[in-house]
Amino acid sequence: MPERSASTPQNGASITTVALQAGVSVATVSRVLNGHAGVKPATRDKVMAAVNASGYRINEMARNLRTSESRLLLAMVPDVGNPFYAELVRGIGSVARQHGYDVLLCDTGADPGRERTYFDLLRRKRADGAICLDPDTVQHALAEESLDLPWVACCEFDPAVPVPYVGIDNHAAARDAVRHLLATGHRRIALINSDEGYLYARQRQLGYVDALRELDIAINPSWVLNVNSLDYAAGADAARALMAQADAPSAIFAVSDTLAIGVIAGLRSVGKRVPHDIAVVGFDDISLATQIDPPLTTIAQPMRALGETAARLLLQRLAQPGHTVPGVLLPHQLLIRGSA
Amino acid sequence: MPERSASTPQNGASITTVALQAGVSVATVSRVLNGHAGVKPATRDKVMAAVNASGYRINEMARNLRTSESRLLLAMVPDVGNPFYAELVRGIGSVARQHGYDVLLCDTGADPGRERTYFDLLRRKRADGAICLDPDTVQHALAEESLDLPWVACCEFDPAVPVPYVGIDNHAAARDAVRHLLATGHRRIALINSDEGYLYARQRQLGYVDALRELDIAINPSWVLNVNSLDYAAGADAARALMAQADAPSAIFAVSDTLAIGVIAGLRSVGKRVPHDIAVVGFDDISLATQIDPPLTTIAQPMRALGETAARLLLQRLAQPGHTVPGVLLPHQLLIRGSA
DNA sequence: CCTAAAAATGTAAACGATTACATTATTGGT
DNA sequence: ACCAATAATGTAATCGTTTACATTTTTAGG
Repeated sequence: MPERSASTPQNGASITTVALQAGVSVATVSRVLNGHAGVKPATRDKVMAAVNASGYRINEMARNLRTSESRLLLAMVPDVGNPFYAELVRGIGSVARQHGYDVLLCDTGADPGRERTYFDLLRRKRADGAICLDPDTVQHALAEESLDLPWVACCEFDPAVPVPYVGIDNHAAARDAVRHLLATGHRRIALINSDEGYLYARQRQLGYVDALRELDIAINPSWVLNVNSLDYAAGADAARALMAQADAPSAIFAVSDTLAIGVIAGLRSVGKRVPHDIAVVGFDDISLATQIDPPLTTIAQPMRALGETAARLLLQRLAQPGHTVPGVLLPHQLLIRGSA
Repeated sequence: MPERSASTPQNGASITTVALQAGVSVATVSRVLNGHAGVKPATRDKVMAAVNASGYRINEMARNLRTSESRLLLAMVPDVGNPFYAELVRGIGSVARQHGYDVLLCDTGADPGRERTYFDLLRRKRADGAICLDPDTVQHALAEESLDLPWVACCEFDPAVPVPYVGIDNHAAARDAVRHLLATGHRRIALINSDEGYLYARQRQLGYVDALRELDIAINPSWVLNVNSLDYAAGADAARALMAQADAPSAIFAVSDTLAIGVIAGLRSVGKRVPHDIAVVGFDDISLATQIDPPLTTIAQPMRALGETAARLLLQRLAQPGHTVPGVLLPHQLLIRGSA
């Protein structure tokens, strides 16, 4: 039977309590707590003793108000459930924490309306800055008054909008994916893309088109599908729709691994084997990609680094409000595995 | 060329600004903003007009200090990358948001040390309460002074510790899984469990043991593996280790779908087919479970509801600090699909 | 009209830290 | 021993709200 410690250092202790107990002023306590120079060692010890004795913990609300920074970073992601975004969030969190920030996670569910709401968290000083992985914000960035708010775009960005960003060259990446399919002899290549609201979707579509153009292959519009979700089911449905056509493709490029995995499942459900009957290429290289059957050929994004960089850009922007922070492109890589 | 709106309602506006502009006192502004009764409609309108004109947004830091609540909930999860936890987080977030709270996400990486640190966020008033999905906290709960901190346990809990919890009956759930394997004729059943540091792991192990005991089947210790990570690779490695034994099992029960999916990949890598050569049962029913080949037989946990309930319990505890909040068990369900 | 009660608004003290600036101790050079 | 310079500490304003309490205005009954 664990008994409550007799000397329970109970809460309710404020900096004043500590100051009293240590026989110094609150200013001195504050100085000790923040590691300021110019405090006599003896005094410092007295203060620390009082701190320990009272079980005092700083009240960050008070500190935040006074210093007018929340030390919170807002991460707006369309869907935490997606492994790709999950990994980004980890990258963001790791850098944030290293710099004494915590992360406020907001799942926008790709709901255009909700993003606006979340942006208000900045205006209300709930967070110091935001990292936005969502399309709508970027889209309406110009129209909105949100341009002078401290945020950065991650993965979904428009170089024309004067907002710091980090991402990859989506056009080139998609082109590389399709080129690989072409190189392996495919000519009937379908594209399963996410909603055209996403800039990256439009860029990847361009990459797809350009790769085909290079070989003078005509685009078949019925092989270009846009789905409004990146989950497995969406991929499976799209694959079935594709195969239901009289003139079905021989390869499918899906703009996300989750979609691609759904595609493989969908193909299986209609009796098609990958890569024997149909080749599949994904995008992202989530950890799952190597675990499925067949292992997924995909375009790897440096997910962790994307998140980390986004956080760093934001912190940089916060530290130097005036300076313009550059846009950053990280490299992608085609990983050839079993599915194509 | 989008020009900056001429009437940019710039920041720097405080409640005093608004009060001045509306010709009322700050108290009145505050009352209007918080929707208190007893403000003359005409006054309310004046205030709202001033608010709109000035582009004023409340400063939540100040409000938080004054009301001494941060309106932040801490979610401590071992790994956001795991779809199971990701779904829980969504459940938590949705209920939190409904009640005007935001969620501070902390990925503990199952690092025992880090959890302690995160608990300090409560003491420093950074968050009002915490939802803990991690083992170590629960373990040391009694030893620590954290017992009177406002937190609840989710999925990983000890009924003996006087802390509100929500979870499932892990013992029964594991037993159900193994019983299914037994019912389909298997007698050589392996268990791939997570680290024994997790209470749920010990409970599920008990379920496994009891199910075998019911049929007087002896436990083969070399068929019980504990892995220290729930990711795919851990499952694959464990499966290979199992099959490398001279006396290999005919069925594998893995305590998480991610493990189970890794198991299937691992088996494939050594030339074993599921379910033909080996049956596999997972745990959780993540959305991926239906997408892989073969679809995964698993124990479904109501993930979303678990997260939602956890948040509700916590809010309840915050609202009524005195009252004891009950522990809640949610139902699980065996879903028989292709893998076993 | 007057007045008491009710309704609306205002005043000012918190909340708990940080930090200019003012004050007091300490040091070392003569 | 004294003084100036320097180091250490203290005082009090401040951040932007909320809210108890005081004050003023309005209402309605006579």
